Amino acid sequence: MKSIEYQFFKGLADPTRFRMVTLLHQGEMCVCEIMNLLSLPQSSVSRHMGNLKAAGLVTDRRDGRWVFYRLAEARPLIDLADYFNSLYDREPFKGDAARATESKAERSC
Amino acid sequence: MKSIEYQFFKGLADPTRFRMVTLLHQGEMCVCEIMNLLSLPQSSVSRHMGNLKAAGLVTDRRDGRWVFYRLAEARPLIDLADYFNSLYDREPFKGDAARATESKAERSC
DNA sequence: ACCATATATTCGCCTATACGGATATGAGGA
DNA sequence: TCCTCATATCCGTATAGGCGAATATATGGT
Repeated sequence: MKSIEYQFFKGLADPTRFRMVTLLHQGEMCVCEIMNLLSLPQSSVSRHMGNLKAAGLVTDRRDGRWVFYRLAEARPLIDLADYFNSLYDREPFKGDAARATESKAERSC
Repeated sequence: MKSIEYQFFKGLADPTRFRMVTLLHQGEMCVCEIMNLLSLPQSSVSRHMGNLKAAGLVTDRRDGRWVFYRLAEARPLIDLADYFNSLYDREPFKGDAARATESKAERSC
């Protein structure tokens, strides 16, 4: 739960990456497999997998010349409500929540 | 579960919208409240709320001159694994999965 | 009808980011 | 070492999308 950030959502906010993540539910795959399966140039696959790795959505493992990607073990998103509640102890969400509580008292609308 | 698309993630893939969604966990708010709480121009708030509505993340309700936004009731994301599994009966995920199964048989890497 | 208030939409500008070809890096085999 | 294959990174280009000011729309009050 601790590790998700908004970067997590950003990772899934691209149709190609979204498709890749869905594909990886079948198990780990190397870049060349993904290339062939999705008919994409190698640079695109490598770049997107880098993004997904940075977003914490996948991990990689090198085996000889191949790099295999798989979905990250710790699947962080189980309950969005819990997740958003967990944000309230850090900024800017903490301050936002405090001001919202104040403003509710004297709301004009 | 049926209604989420990748648009859902896109809605959360912007820091300002992410902050707004977090804020709305405190209950429904009108545009002017959000403006004041987050110190954002009115056009930004309205535009982002429109995006969130299109993404299925919030619903709106007009009351006189005010429009109140709240988080969508049906919070679709409970288990990402279930979610992604549910994608396999439509394209392009269906075809991707089929080809992946084939290719696993004769994988060269 | 007119005005004030709340929200939505339009506009030009600007930054982020996706794209695919080309090149660089890294690993194994001869 | 040299070659090949797999992957990562760089580059210029194109597009998506965020921004805030200005304008348009909608609602209620006088």
